Amino acid sequence: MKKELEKNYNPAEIEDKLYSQWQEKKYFHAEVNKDKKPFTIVMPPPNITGQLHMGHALDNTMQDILIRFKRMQGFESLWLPGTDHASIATEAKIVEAMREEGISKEDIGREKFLERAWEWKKQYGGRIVSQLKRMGSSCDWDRERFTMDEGCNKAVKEVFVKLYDKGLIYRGERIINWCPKCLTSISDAEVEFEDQAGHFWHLRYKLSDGSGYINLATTRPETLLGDTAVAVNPNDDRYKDMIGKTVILPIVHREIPIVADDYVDMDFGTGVVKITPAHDPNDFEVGLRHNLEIINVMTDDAKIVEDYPKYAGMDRYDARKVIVEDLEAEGALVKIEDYSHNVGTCYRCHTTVEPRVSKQWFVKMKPLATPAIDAVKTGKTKFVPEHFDKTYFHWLDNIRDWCISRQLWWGHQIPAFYCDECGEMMVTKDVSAVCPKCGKPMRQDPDTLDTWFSSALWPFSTLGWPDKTAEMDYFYPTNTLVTGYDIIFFWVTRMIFSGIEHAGEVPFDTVLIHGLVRDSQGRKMSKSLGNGIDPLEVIDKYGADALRFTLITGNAPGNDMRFYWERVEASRNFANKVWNASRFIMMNMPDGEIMKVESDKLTNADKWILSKANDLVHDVTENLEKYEIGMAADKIYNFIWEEFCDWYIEMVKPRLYNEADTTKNAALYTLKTVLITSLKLLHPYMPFVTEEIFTTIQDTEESIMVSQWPVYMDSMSFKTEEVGVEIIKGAVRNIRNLRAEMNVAPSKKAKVFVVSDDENVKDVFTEGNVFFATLSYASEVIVQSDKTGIDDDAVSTMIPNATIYMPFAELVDIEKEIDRLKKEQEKLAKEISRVDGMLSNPNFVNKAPEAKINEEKEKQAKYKQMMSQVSERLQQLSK
RNA sequence: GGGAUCUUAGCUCAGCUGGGAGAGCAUCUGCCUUACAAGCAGAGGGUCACAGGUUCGAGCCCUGUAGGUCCCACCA
Repeated sequence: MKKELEKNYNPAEIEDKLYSQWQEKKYFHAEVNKDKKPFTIVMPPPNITGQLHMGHALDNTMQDILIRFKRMQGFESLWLPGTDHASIATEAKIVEAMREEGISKEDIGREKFLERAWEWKKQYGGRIVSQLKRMGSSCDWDRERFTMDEGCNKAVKEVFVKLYDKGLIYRGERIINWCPKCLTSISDAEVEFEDQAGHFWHLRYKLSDGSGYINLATTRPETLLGDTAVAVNPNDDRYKDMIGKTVILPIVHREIPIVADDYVDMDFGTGVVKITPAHDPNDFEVGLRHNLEIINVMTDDAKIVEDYPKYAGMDRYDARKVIVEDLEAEGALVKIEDYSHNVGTCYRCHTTVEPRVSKQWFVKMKPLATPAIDAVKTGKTKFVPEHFDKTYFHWLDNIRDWCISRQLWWGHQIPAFYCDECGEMMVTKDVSAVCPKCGKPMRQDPDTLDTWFSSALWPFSTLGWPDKTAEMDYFYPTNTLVTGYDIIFFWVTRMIFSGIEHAGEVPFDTVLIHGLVRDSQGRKMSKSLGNGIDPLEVIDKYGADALRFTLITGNAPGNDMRFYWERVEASRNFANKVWNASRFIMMNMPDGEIMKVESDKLTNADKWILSKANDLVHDVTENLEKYEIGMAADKIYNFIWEEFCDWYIEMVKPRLYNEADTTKNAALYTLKTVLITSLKLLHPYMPFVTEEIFTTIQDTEESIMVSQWPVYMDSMSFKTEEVGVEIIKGAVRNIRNLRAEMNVAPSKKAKVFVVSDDENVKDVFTEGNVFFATLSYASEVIVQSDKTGIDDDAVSTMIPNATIYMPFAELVDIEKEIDRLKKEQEKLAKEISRVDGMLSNPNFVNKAPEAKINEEKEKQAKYKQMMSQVSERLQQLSK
């Protein structure tokens, strides 16, 4: 009993079913297999707090396409999935949930808090994973990892201790970025700058010796509480005499020195800068150079400290207002200007970051950055598109030490221990430590590591490192990393230097960068704008295949794209087209097997489509290997829809409907062969619909996803037949054009005469007679060498080396016919003069490649020949 | 301030190493032709931002200009 397909493709009915079948059969699972070459992708682990958004959808579609392609090509393909603990984001969520219950972190303590966090992870961490599955992602879920699981923790400790021992991790009191809302330090990369409208407060500080005053301007008057100097440029003549003197700090009435420092720009403002080492990175540097006192004036939630009773407990912005008032009262305020400036904000909560001096752990970056730069310079790792390497170089060239400690509980706790007794410190992989000096139990550093510290190890920690595992040996280095340009700094750079440093090799050979999915107006999709489109909604409405196809077509690597429902609809239509073409073929299939057909039994049309499919295999494979995913998709789309459906299937219908046709089996064989090839090429893009058709048409359980990727074969290349069929296609197009122009209904058939004295052309039309007749709505096709039997008032059209006539006596308007031919004549004349010009240009003939010259010569001959046909016809008509 | 990138049909975008401008959507005209109206057949529509240059030949390479987007940067 033949299986059948329903009239319309209904993704919802089959997607879940197919996905669970794939999983049951372990198709996604990869093992160390010395008989095969490995191909490995590690998934950028989504946050456990996350919900699937368009960015994930795009990212995962690209990875799945590559993995499915390579798997079919016979590679042992591992796509290793996992999730990220996302310390700040997760901790914030849990704290928020607790606040609703009326409790704080401190109320329950670290241990209980972590219990809650793990509980939370258990409950919600799987959500994003099940969403990824709906995309059709063929990840090896047996190897799913979590950045805070035991293995990752082991890797983190190993790396920390190793870098500490090498002196590449150190602890120190530095100025760092502090988020007063998240209550933790954050790294430079985690600060987002935004332009904010503010003010410039011009202040007047009196010189202590009463000899005058000095004017300066600031955007942050409240930090004045912590000023420990005023700085001028050493070459500034205006202030030369004041260097070394002191001024009285208004409000605080502290005496602070005037120092000279190159950092000060003479041309900016008054050329005088107030120096607050504790709350400004530049001032901190100046402070170091001049040995200035560091006075912290703010608490960790950015309120003024108790040392200043009048302002104590005030938020930094409230304090600003009051301080400005007080300055004015003291006569120290000169004027206020509007001023917009760059303000650093926390990338998580967008609270203005407070630079702050505090004791933190850092990774020394220079020694790690250098080999990472070299790796890309020497091509061990390459970016696609290439220009992203500039971004990468620029970042690493200017890298500063990486602040890795976070004042959070959810994360990898820093493996450093302190002795409260004698102050001894120790860094160890052990879970506890005893003071080597005084034998007392040591206290572990309460801080945790930056989330990116563990993500940086992802490509090898997930393969079992630091243990020497077979996986590590086989799958590492991985092949392609797919990610958005927005996390090159956070993640890609750090994986590269970590891979080199710890695993001894770059973690991947290619970094494939994609852009953002924006809304239809080009805006970033965001929660606050409410313009985000839920991929799951798209899947529900149109199917995962349609979503996937939409996301990877019409877009070049690294570029942003806009999301349009219309495009999803178009993709869904394409899936339906494939579905229906398959349905058509199945309807016509015999109950028994289709016999393989040798090439001498194939018609020109068969050879034409087989040859085209063969070329497609070559092109698509090449495109995919060059990461031109969208380009390959376009080619598949065009081939299936235009060449296969609109041309070949239509060509073949008369053969299928005629039981007496001796080439019917050849047609069926070709239909099926080309369909299967197309399905395979399309499978990485549209896994579900291709699988459903593939297994149905073959009546098999064997999945297309483990079938063999098609290979280009010389024996399937039929260039002569291709040319022949293209000639007929040209004739068909001309005839359809004519008929449309003349408003002839398709139901009105006409005789078609092909007149040519070229034997090849005549053979082509004779061989293709049957399908040519159908496609050109001919009642009969007569191929002959002269005009015998053709009325003068027939309509005509020219193709190279042949003129085609259709007797439409009652419809023909001779005048119009002449006009049309004259237009054709003009067109040809233009072409001829273009080609003549080219070929008579000695520079062209001398310098252009021979192939190009021959090409033009052929065109010239063709046009001239057609020109003579047109002229001849015109002569006949004007008689 | 530095850098990247974009400017191509009404809209959104492709266009790989330079060799006669493409797609989808939209518009217009015919078609329910027994796989598909989620379809078929046709049509219209572009000084490829602008100005130079290299070249036999430039949407593509070089220089500059204008506009947009993004990233980086310690000017208080």
